[in-house]
Amino acid sequence: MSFDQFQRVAKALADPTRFDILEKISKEQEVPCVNLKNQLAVTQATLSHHLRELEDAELIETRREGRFVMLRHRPETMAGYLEELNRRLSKA
Amino acid sequence: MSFDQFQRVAKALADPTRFDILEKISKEQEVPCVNLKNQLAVTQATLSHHLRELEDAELIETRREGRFVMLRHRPETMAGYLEELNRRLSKA
DNA sequence: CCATCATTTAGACCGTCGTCTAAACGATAA
DNA sequence: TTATCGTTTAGACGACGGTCTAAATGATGG
Repeated sequence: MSFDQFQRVAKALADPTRFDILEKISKEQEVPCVNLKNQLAVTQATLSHHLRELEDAELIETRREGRFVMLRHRPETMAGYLEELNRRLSKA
Repeated sequence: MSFDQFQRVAKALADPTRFDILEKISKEQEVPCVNLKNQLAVTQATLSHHLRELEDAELIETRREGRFVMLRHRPETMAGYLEELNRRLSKA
């Protein structure tokens, strides 16, 4: 994992609202965007912005299903991030 | 680990300069602040600012030794953070 | 005590970013 | 095709935060 990618993930995790979104997505196989909207105290525009950042960080992927956008967690990116964290923050 | 603490750690890890500082500290048993200063492209004031954030997040601890401040990594906080990450980002 | 070295604090500057409103775009159903 | 629902984009605003300079504080040695 490149340092850029590493940093994008770190930043994506650092905002409470965005982390909340990621956490909700991770609980399901797939989440329709509109469901998320109803659970959050931010506007659709703000939600869309956070989803883009999560997607840029490759923490989620999105897929259009007719009028809906479906969201899926990408656990392999988190795994890569944790691995890199462990690698960098060890004495070796 | 409280969500506040969790968020402090996430934020502390999200800045490249600050992460670099943490990484350097983690490589040694103990690092004198003045050593760190010589390896970084920021002023002493900025370094001091970052060290405070790392200490608030409990990612490092500091100790005064005469005129010097010695820095130590606290791996147990990282471990707690990783655990919390895994707990929150899992389907269960 | 004074000079000097190490660190912190105060205060300012400025870019980044989370948020909003309003408007545009995409897709479907009638 | 038009009305409607879901989502994105554009643009603005305000707060936060990383950075600096300058001054203050801590600590030691001569």
